[in-house]
Amino acid sequence: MARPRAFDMETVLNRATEMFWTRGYHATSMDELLKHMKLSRASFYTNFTNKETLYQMVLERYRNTQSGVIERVISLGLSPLETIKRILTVGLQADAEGATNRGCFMVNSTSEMETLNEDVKEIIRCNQRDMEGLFEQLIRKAQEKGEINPSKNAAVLAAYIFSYFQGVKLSSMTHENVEVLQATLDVMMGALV
Amino acid sequence: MARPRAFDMETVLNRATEMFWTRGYHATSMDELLKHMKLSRASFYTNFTNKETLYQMVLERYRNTQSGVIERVISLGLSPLETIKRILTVGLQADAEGATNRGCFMVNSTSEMETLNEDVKEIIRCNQRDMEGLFEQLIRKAQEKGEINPSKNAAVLAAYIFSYFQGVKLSSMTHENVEVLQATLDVMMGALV
DNA sequence: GCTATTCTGGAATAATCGTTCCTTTATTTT
DNA sequence: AAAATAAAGGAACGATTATTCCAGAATAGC
Repeated sequence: MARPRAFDMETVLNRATEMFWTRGYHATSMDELLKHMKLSRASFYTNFTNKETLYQMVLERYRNTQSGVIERVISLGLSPLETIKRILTVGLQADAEGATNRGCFMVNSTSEMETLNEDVKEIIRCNQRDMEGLFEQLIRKAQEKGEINPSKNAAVLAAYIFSYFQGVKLSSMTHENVEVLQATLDVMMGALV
Repeated sequence: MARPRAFDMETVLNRATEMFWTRGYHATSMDELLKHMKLSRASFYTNFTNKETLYQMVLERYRNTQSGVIERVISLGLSPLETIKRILTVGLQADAEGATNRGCFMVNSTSEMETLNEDVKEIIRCNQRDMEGLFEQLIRKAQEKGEINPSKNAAVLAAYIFSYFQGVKLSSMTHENVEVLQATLDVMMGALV
């Protein structure tokens, strides 16, 4: 009936992600975006509405990818405490590979949050709630199993883990020595037991 | 001889800081900036060269303020470990007061780093080096005093503290419960001993 | 072949960007 | 009063912003 879409949606969304990830929303112009996505202006607007919608779409997609990675770690059937550590380990590796020093897309979005629309803010808040909720749940299980002292406040520990997690991801942008950063993970875990 | 400057430099720089702090560099337009600084276009350009230079000036100034606060904490003569804790405590309080949810100016700048000029990047890298250096020094002293296990790697602990520090400051942007965040500080300190 | 859809490429829009410049008024010191 | 500087306000700059629109070529199924 009609000419099919020539570009691969996944490829194009990945390229858009790279762009927003490294340069943020406001510093990314449509010209740069189109050039990097290898898309004509017309194709872009018919397929993605506008810049704002694309950003939202791409951030949500990043979040889903991360969730998938976490789900897979959980399915490994490790102990609660080991699961926490593994999540952080792969989370750190994921952002390290690929382009250098771009940090974490979600972290960068958070610091740009005030200037983004309400839908994007909701994605970010939702991510924070979910991550802390997951950590809290894992901590409770670990406490039942005796891996973590049951007298400790699970919600506080969860907030602690999440804060640290965001922090290392930010540090990875400036830090030259990656081994040191990975070593901090063990230090962090030491505070849990 | 001549008409003296009417605006107060400190006041105006504080207003500029607020602006860049909450909205970042790229999302802050000159119109908004001038309106918020309560300065005419002409006065602005004769006094501050341009937007880029002002940002640089204001970030450097923020850093100096922070350094001053730290110096004052150090001069209290607390033990090395207590000094570390106090630095983090006041650092957390400093960003909490004033406008809400704006996080930390330096942290926000870091995530926007890739799109800023080399001079600004240098300020950020310098801040990281200095902060980690300070923490490392305090840790070594604490190890000599027996407050911290001497077998632990001081550089790794320093990177750990700094990562956590950046992380909580970021968390403060999304987190509704401030008490929980402050409680994470004790958890973090637990990993040092 | 016909129709429908998507492609590329570029023109054109209106708005906004940072910056420069000019004019007028105000306030200081000599 | 004269000289010097700074203020405010606004016009104007060219560049760039996001977005819309149009023309023509390409490719699918009927």
